[in-house]
Amino acid sequence: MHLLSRAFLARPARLVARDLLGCTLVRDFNGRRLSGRIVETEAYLGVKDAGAHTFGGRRTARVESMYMQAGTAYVYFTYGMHYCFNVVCGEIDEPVAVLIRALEPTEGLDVMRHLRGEGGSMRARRLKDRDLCSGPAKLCQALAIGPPLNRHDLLSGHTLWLEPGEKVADRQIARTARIGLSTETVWKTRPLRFLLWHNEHVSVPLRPART
DNA sequence: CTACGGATTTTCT
DNA sequence: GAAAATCCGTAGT
Repeated sequence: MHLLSRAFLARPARLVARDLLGCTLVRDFNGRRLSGRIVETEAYLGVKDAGAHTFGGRRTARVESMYMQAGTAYVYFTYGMHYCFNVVCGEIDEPVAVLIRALEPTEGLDVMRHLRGEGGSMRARRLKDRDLCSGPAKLCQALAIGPPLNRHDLLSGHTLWLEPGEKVADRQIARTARIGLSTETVWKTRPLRFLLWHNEHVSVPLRPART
């Protein structure tokens, strides 16, 4: 097992968000290895960022993990039913993080299908590979990421961790505004979302320019 | 394929 | 009491 380094993550969120593309997120789930290649991220720039939970230096119990050291997991609950997963970066007490928005699933797809609800009693869902991890809450469901993993150290090498991947060239990366923000400031439109061109596992596909 | 509305409950004001 | 870094099913083109 080769882990990412603390120094890699203890950098500005925008750089980490870009460089996490191509890396692998791995979950040990009851001895099964579930993993995926990171294909979409978003940077959240802390105190100054009106789109971030820590805007204005907000420091509540929920966001406490964002103030911890780089490599800490920040898992939060939203919309009454979903969890999202972030990699804390920057320095201690600097509440910046990268939201992992989509994975290209590579190992344990059968387990992911089960965790995503295929074959449940409600109805026979037939999930395509691209439906498993193509969104921040979907990948949390697929990798069984929930409250117990909030504040987990992603460099500990057990339960949930990050591994380096093949380098991704700049020309393979697209940038857009972040998804789902409600703020009506300049922070809503800044290009802090990073994703791979031509990848079918992203949460919101890139659209051809419209007239 | 796109567009829209409902689900559901923690968190913070 | 209102909002929320979302998802899913349904309806329409």
